[in-house]
Amino acid sequence: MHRHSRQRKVILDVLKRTKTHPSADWVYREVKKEIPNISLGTVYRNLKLLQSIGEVTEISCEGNEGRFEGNSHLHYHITCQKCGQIKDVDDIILHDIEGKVARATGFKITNHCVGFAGICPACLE
Amino acid sequence: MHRHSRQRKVILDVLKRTKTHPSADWVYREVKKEIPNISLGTVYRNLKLLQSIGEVTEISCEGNEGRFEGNSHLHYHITCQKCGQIKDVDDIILHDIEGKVARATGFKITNHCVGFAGICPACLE
DNA sequence: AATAATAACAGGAATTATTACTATTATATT
DNA sequence: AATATAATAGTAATAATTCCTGTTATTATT
Ligand SMILES: [Mn+2]
Ligand SMILES: [Mn+2]
Ligand SMILES: [Zn+2]
Ligand SMILES: [Zn+2]
Repeated sequence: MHRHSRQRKVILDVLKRTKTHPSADWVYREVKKEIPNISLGTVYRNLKLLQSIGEVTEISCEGNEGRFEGNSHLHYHITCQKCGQIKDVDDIILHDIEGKVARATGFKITNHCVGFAGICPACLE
Repeated sequence: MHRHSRQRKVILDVLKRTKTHPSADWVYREVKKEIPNISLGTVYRNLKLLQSIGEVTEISCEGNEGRFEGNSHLHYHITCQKCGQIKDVDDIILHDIEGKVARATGFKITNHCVGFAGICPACLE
């Protein structure tokens, strides 16, 4: 069973309170302010565990591997190829696409992801 | 300007003739059968160059980073979480989604990707 | 409250994928 | 043929992630 550790709690808190989509290392440095001797392995271990219980999501589109967020509701992402920021795209959800692809491929589909790449308004100036 | 090298040609040939979505290392081992002393760095360098001229695409959804294909027409992918195979999903293309997201976000969008994960028919047995 | 079992930890080593470096070779141009 | 330099092989370096091991902290049980 899962025990509660201070490390796990702070890692999740850090993720819940940021609106960005940080890397494991950013989380590590952030948690370090509160728990100076936390180890990077602990961050990775907990990010994985928190994912397995649905508290944390890892983004997986458009070269954004290794970016995490404490937000498990389905949504997509867009990345600025100039400044690197990753923003949520909340406006659009493709509700029916998994069923469509299931019928077309014969796969049992468990999830899907959609990612966009481009230039953000600020970088367009 | 680009010169023609045997290495580059064979790397592209290998990618064009496979229907899988191989890793750089698989390409390396495959090319090695024809050019035994090719170096892995050459494979990476050429994969990147071939991408830049649109001859090669790197997949970027659902944890499939680092998989390549010699096929640049827009299509999506589905990965079997059990056996790891990556298949093309040719049936569906979201033509209008980039415009929709551009309007919603203010980004200038250059491309998008869609990935599915699930269990393939064979692994469902 | 004390004891016992073990999940979780810190710190460091190991692994893997990718990129960078450098002296040499091959290609295109004159 | 001579020249300029893109591209290469081979190796070293970097970065992200996982693994390992001895120690600590949490929970359940007494
Ligand atoms: Mn998000
Ligand atoms: Mn494909
Ligand atoms: Zn930007
Ligand atoms: Zn399968």
